[in-house]
Amino acid sequence: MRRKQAEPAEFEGQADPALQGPLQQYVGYALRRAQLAVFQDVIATLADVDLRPAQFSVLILVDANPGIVQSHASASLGIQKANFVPLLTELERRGLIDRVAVDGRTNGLFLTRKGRATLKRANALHTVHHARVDAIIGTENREQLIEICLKLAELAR
Amino acid sequence: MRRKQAEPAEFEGQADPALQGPLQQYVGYALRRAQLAVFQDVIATLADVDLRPAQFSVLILVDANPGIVQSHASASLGIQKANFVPLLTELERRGLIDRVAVDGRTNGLFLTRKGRATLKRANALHTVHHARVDAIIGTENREQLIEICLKLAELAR
DNA sequence: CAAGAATGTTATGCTGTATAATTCTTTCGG
DNA sequence: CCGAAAGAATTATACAGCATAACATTCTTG
Repeated sequence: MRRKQAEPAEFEGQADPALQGPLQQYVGYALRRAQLAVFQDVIATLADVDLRPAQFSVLILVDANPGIVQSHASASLGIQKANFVPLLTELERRGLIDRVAVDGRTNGLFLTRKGRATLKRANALHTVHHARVDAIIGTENREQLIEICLKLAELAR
Repeated sequence: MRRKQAEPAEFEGQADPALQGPLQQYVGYALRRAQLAVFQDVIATLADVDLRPAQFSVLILVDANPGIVQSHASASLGIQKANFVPLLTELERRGLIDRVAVDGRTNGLFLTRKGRATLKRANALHTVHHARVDAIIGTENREQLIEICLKLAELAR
């Protein structure tokens, strides 16, 4: 006797079931798909400077806040301090940032000359991505998206 | 001689540097923070039914598309088919879904009675989360957010 | 000065995700 | 009909992201 069988659900020529069904109404699902797509594009865009999004964000933050302390920086970025250590170690190894002792237990973070140059290149590349995003959703929608996302981030506290 | 030192950057009473600086303008960063916050809330909300977001999404998809084939389901959810296997195995082990052979190499997916009951409970719980989101950003913004996210997801293709 | 808090670090595990290779089955062209 | 190719599910594996606990050192404060 054969195993129990079933007629397969057919979707030939139809739209993607997940983009049709109830999942489309879920904020979390939409955010996840969008975030993955955007990150993928950013990663590809920044490949030339060999920067992952997290690394890029550190450079941006340190550039805007020279001397920021490790614990402040990691908290501000929503990264556990424990996970922040190898991140910084790698950036320091590549000569992009400096950890400068403020006192015996505290490090201030600074971009090196090379770090600033790399960030400049990264920002130039990022402009391409930015333009791609704007081409898809429009400048107005992008600004509104960010505003809504900032509000949603409040959920985490 | 002491180690090189630096004055620490001060932020007493000031707003979070990452929420002030250039990072705030980046779509990817905003999406990531929002997605993490929303997922965290969903995870906490669905803890009572012991469903992770990915598991929840599978139940929703299968419920809306009974008999959907594994490969279609995984592709539709943006999950690698290899990673989809243990996900389904766990849901099957818990008696929430059935893998029914369509032919020797293909499985159709169905919710069990228990699976439908669990999904019903999960959806009820999710309503609470949904209300929390709406309370923060408003219904109109939620709908617009989803629309924008769907467009952004196109970046991944 | 002693107790406690702060900072950075190490170690560790879990989850999610990506890729390659394998097995088994079905389809299809000659 | 039969062998080759393609399809579906699975296994194995590796890596990045994220969380927690424990720890060493240093600073602060009563």
